[in-house]
Amino acid sequence: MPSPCYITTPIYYVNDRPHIGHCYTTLLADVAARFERLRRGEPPQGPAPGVFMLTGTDEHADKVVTTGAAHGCTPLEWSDRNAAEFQRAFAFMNFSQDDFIRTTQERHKSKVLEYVAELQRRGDVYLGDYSGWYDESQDEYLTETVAKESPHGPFTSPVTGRPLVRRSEKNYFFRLSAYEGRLRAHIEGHPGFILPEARRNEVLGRLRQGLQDVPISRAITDDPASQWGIRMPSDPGHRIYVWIDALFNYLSAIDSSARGAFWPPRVHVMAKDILWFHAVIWPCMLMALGRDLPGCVYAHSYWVREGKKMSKSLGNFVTLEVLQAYAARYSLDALRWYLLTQGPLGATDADFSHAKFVDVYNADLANGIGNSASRVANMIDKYFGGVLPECNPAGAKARFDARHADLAGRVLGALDRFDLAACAQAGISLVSRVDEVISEERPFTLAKDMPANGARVAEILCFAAESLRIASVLLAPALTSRMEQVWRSWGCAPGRGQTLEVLCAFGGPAGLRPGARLAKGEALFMRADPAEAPPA
RNA sequence: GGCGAGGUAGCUCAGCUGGUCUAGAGCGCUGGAUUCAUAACCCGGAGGUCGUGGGUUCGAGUCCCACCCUCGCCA
Repeated sequence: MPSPCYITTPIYYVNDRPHIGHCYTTLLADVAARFERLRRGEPPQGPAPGVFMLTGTDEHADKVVTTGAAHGCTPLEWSDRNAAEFQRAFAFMNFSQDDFIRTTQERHKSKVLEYVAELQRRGDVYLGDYSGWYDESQDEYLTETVAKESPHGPFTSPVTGRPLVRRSEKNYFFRLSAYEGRLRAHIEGHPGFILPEARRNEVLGRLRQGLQDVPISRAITDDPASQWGIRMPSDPGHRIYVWIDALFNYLSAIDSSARGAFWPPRVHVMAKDILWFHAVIWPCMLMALGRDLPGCVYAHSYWVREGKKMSKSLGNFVTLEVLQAYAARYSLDALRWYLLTQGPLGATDADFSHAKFVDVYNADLANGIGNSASRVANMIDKYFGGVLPECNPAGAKARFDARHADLAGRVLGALDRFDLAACAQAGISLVSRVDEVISEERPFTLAKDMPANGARVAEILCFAAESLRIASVLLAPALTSRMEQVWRSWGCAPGRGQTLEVLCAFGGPAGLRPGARLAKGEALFMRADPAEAPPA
């Protein structure tokens, strides 16, 4: 039995409006979680005893206070409202998270106090002086690089162009530097710890320059915004820096007797901008706490839109509303498919382009699984009254094995590398094989003389139907609702306890049986017109 | 400025330690075949001096050097 599998997304900044970035990252975690449930023979939607998927919101930023106030809300009211937006967006995307954690929840705050106190007890926290470039117009410190490369000239505010000031303050620091050697050894000894490889190289490169201790608190002032957050244990004049607070969500959410066995995470999924926190600071904090490290920190790249970087100034974000418009026209499954298979899973950015969306939709879904399921069901209906005929099982299986021996093993191998696009592609390659065999063997021609050819036609169609059943299993983590539609029409929904290996065994325990009724059902994905304008 | 990744068919990309690469896939384009199917599917074809210039080698997208260009990371 595989060990418990814990998969996380970042917790999202609650002031943001949900957009393609949040949805993509969470989709990756969702698809991985669904494959992991399949691997264990657990229900795909969760909750499942062996798989736990977590997402949530990060709510202790100063700007939550100011933006909330601007809307006449307390910070908590504002957070409630926006966290609900994320939950609605994720429900719309049909994500299967087992929990949604918010950093303002008591269960989180109390745990964070324990963790920080533990770091202090172990001697990894001390009071020191922080100094950096401060943007008075924005009330925030900037990093050296950001300060130097401001569009308005070196050491000016990137927003207002006003000169930055050098400022210092007392902060509590975490002894990050003490863990540099152990961290480097861990990264070097575990090639899969930071993925993709390009990202791993970046971290190793930066690590060569050495690690400095990091502040984990901010001073509290008269400004109400500075009072928002979790107080430093034993020092009410400080609050825990929001980044540190946020990272602890991965632990606080499952640090209980009921959930504790899920630690450590199988994978933390995120976009590349927050890799450093997850690949360096977080593991070192875990080492300091004596906790096991996550198996993998996976940092995907960015979506761009129609070849252009998405930015506030261009106002060209792929918003939730855009995603909903695509789902309304092409189906949510189609949207999930496009994001999953064409997204920036690797180290390079990916383009959200309407033309490409339609291409991929037609190629994989309408002309692929949709058409293939339709032609196979139609022939079984026409030649066998909609009932799967008896046939020589070895003959049917031979056509399958020609390309797809050990399919489940290969898919699980791809899953272990977090190559989710390859996992999804496995189902499509089965569909191609079905189309190829039908064209080569021409059951529709043979069927003109059923007395002579009936046995062969039966064999071909048994091969085709059983292959498509297996394809439907492999495609289900992405195409959640349409594959369930196939299962209803064909009466072949995976049963509890049937693992991916069993489900992918041709003619195995989960296989279609002679006599099974295979209804034609509704078309899965209607062909799309490439000339049609993008949805609003 | 420091470190790193990459430049391969119209597009998106595979090509790990040099020789089945006289260079591949998918999409697009094109010819054919076919009619079970959602004008779908199947087969074939055209398209690349593998960023540029040198070099190492019996042999180089694949190694070395220089140059050009793009991109990423710098708490």
